[in-house]
Amino acid sequence: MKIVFMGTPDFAVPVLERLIKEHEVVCVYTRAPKEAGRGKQINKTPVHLLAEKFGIEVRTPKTLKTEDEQQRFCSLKADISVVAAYGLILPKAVIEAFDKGCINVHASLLPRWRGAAPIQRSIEYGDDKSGVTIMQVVEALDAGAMYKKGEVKIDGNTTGGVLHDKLSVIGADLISEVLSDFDNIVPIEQDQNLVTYANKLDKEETKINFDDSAEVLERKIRAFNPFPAMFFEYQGERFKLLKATVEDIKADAGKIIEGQKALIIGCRDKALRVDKVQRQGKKAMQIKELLRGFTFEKNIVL
RNA sequence: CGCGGGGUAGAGCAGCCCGGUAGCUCGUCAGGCUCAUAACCUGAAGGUCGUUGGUUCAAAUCCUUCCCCCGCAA
Repeated sequence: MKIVFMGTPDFAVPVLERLIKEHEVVCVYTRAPKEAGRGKQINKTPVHLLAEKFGIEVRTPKTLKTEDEQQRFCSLKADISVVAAYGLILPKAVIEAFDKGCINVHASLLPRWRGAAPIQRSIEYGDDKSGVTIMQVVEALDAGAMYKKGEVKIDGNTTGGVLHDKLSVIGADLISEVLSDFDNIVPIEQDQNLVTYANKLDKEETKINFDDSAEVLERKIRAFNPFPAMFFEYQGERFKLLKATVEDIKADAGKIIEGQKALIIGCRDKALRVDKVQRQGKKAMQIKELLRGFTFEKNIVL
């Protein structure tokens, strides 16, 4: 099939790779390169780099709302457009530009977790499974009828990063399966009663509040590992918390119960034993490594 | 030129401001103690202090070149 692909981050890369291998990708839309990172370098998106590598035309319009852009899009005359974490709202003219419409790869088991950060939210809220849904793009956010889903279990070791990578691969498999049998799959409408929304990640929520319960904090730490990562401050220095375990110990919220042989901090109910941290300016490391040369003062309240 | 931290023994850190024998914790190795142990005791090995050049009687420490890692912000 002739496909127009629209995507931006790493998540979309395996999907695009698969499409390139199995179909004819005539054009790739992605977010425009922008200043980012140290030194504010101009960086192209992961999808942009992949497309260039294969010599595919890349377009990076700031918006698709203008008639000009919509004209350009339609004139590609593809069979279908595939969207994976593109980051721009698609107007009706774009959605309906091609015969087979527009389909999306979404990193959740819809209708649960429509929206921007489904991967992290599913872990944060203690879901026991996550997955990928291939569905039609409609004007309402992530609300289209569903072609196919793939599930994956979430357990105590599932971090946001791990789940992201798994779902990304599953997404590539699913899109491949759906496209190869496209005309025979009948999409199913989403059950409105089961809809939830995954709010965008906000840096504000990554500052650890030890008044929360230890279980909730552990899940957030796991969900936000490696990005954007939960953190606390100790003596003016920032420590990202990448892995922690709930300990059945009662102590004042935020109080350092042990800071030499291990790092254990009280929460609202139980306590958290820190397993992996990243001190600002340093690489991530097991807490034991850090504690060989660094000590947290006992009884200080964070 | 967005702001900032760091590169010292296998690991994690201190020392750097206020130049003058390279240090701590852990690990490793050897030996000892113990019914036993991630415990304890004794001893040992292990470092061109990221790289270049300079200042100095003397540089991990001050100035300089470059390389690498990371935090913030975006």
